[in-house]
Amino acid sequence: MPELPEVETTARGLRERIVGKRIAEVSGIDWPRMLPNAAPELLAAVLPSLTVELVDRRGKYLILGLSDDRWLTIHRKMSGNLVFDPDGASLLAPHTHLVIHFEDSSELRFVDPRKFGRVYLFLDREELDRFLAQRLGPEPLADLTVARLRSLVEGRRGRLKSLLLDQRFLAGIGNLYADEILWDARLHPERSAGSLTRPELRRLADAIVRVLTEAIQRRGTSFSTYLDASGQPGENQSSLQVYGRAGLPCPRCARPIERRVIAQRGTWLCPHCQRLPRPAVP
DNA sequence: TAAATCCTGTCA
DNA sequence: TGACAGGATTTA
Repeated sequence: MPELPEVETTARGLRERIVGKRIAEVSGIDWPRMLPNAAPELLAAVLPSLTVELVDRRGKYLILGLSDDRWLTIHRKMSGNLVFDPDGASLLAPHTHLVIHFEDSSELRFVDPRKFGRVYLFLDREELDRFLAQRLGPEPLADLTVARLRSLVEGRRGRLKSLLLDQRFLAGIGNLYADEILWDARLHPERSAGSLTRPELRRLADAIVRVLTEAIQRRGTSFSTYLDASGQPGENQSSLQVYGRAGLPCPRCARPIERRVIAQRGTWLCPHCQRLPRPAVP
């Protein structure tokens, strides 16, 4: 569920709340599959007494940098939320699978109904970097120029929608923002990536940066379940142009938005604004 | 390139 | 009751 803007919003919220805090203990681990690279006992043994030194984001991964070069990395997948409780006094939400207790009795809780979310422990920075480098392409909000985008697209086959969803192409874009970006760029999701002209690449680069930046400014999209670190929903849902809006008028041309399945994902588009070019006749 | 898989909740 | 969900990996 959370994509780059939601993870970024959470990282910012957590940064101001937990940096400098010392971990007292961890509890509530009731779903060991959540921890693909560390046994629950290892987490419980390693984390206490460590201090949170930084909170960061890479793609859709949230990164907690701890003292002693320990790293905790969380991917929320479809339904995970990280909730900070300033005094650890509120009731545990249903589907809480991990609680990190700080020494001042505040808590960071991982709540994830669908249990797709994953928490990784890395024992040094190199291990973390190797893990991320294996899975993620560049950050879309770090100097995405047309030239850069063209070199990324070069040699990639496949359709724009699946390319945008590929985390090794660009890190952090998911189904909702892929549709918003393609609408903004006036590009059809089934357009083959290699066929983009220079002006089209320009539009795509601009759309990627604009859509993600504005979504961050609105603190993310709460389409159904996303909440930020303080339990607040985002505000971007009222700014969606196509996602989830089948039958409603396209904000650009007023013709109805369509829903289709493309790349095995629900896909919303304006078939008028986002036309496929006519195939060349040989 | 597509389908199956991991899960639970919600909505039509 | 069944379809669907903001993800990503594994398998065919």
